Amino acid sequence: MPELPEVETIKIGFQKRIAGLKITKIQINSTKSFIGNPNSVEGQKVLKVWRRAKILGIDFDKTTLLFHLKMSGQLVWKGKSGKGKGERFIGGHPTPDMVAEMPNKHTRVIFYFSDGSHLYFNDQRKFGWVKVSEKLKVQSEKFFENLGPEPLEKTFTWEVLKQNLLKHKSTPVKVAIMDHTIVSGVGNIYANEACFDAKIDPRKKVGQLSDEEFESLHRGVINSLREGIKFGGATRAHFLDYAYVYGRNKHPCKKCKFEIKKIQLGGRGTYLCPKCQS
DNA sequence: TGCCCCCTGCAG
DNA sequence: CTGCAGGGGGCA
Repeated sequence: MPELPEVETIKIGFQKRIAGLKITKIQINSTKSFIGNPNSVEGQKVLKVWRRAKILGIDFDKTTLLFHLKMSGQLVWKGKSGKGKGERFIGGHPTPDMVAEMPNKHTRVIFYFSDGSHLYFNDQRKFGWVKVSEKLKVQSEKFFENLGPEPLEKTFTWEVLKQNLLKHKSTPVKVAIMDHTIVSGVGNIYANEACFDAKIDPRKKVGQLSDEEFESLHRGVINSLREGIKFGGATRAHFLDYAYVYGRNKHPCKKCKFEIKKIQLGGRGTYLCPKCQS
């Protein structure tokens, strides 16, 4: 997925494009991808678009649509008439789908809007989902339980990060940063980038960090997420031009020219500059 | 804390 | 063919 910056980019894009529009019909191509009753959303007007961690929410009068894009989910909105006429707004995974016709074989759900625009939920691997929830019960959805602080909000201070991290002293720093009970919304790309920004070896155990390192890690998380949002999310084709370490195995470090190394950590591909992050 | 799994497709 | 992919739930 689409991590926090990608979902945030979608949220911002949707706020101005679909707010106020009415959903006339929902077409479900893959039942696995859609949870709940589409009838309770059809005919309803979009009131608000929001994000929590990596989940996107679209509020209606009494119901909310929740989206989790997981690994390969993608949202494509195509304007037809009215605002954003003929425009195409894409957020999510950068597959060849982005330039493909809509719908295509990965289109799992289609939302039709009252102005003739369409929203396509594409998901190659079918890990993602759309869920209809009662607006009043959204907060008690299980995936919102135990979520750590939103990294771009004021509640996320370095002291809070330190406190949460220290519950997992023997965990490698990068693995801990991806733990949503510690800080929410940081996935594999930005965890790698955050460690690089903080000049911390991703393998270093949380219990070994100094206060100075907790602070730089805190800054690193925020910096890398902000950069991602500024960039419009990692959805953009030239993402590798932006990343310092992610996906750059054997490439020269952008800061010191040393060769970027790829290792496995917590089962995930992990990239580091052995020189900058030692 | 560390696997395995969900699923599909692509690179090597 | 094998391994890997930006997520994360469930299981020991």
